[in-house]
Amino acid sequence: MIRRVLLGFMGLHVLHHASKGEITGAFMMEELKRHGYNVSPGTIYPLLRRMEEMGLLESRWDVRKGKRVRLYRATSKGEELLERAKEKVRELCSEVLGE
Amino acid sequence: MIRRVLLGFMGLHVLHHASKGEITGAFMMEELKRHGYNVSPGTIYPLLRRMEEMGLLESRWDVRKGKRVRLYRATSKGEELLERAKEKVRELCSEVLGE
DNA sequence: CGTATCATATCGAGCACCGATATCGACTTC
DNA sequence: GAAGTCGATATCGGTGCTCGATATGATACG
Repeated sequence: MIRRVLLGFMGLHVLHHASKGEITGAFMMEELKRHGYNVSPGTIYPLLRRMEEMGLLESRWDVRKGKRVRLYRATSKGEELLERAKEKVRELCSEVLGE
Repeated sequence: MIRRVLLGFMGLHVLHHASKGEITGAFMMEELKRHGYNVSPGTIYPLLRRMEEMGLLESRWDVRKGKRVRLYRATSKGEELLERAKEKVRELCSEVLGE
């Protein structure tokens, strides 16, 4: 039940970080674990690729600490979506939290 | 993408309203439409029953405006979950919105 | 080389969502 | 009181997402 909330937020979380700098799949898994959730690789990697296909992210290969990593960054389309989504989140939050 | 956020919130939204008074499936569909989303009956009704099975909601039959309706109300377990979920939402929101 | 390591990718199973359709009960009309 | 209408609720097959285990692939090290 609570988990579904997180899964819903996941894409926004990705966009948020990807709009501030380049991110990797492993980083996002770490980041989500910080919030107390285990998101499996089978969830995060397909998500990133879907988001790239949607034109929300763009990626390039790099090597870091001897490992080949794919770095994702938000596209302008992704940032626009993030803004619209934030608006929606504020609305939903104020409904459930505020009042 | 944005839709998934709403779907994640849906359960909380239900709990929120169901903790303030009795709700029906039709009411929740209306309520979600207010936020600009169409959630189909095939989504909301199974959700309500799952939540009842989980012990988050309890229901009774009634008749309103000549129609037989099932009225749901949050259980104490449901309200506890709502509180914990709100905490989580605040955390996720401040991460994505604030900063 | 050969191997260890770790990020990324894939796979089968299970479950949630969709929207179209069915069911079901209460009111209305005759 | 039987038939018809209306709207809320329930169900169903198809599709897509998530899981976690496993595979792939590139790099560094000995």
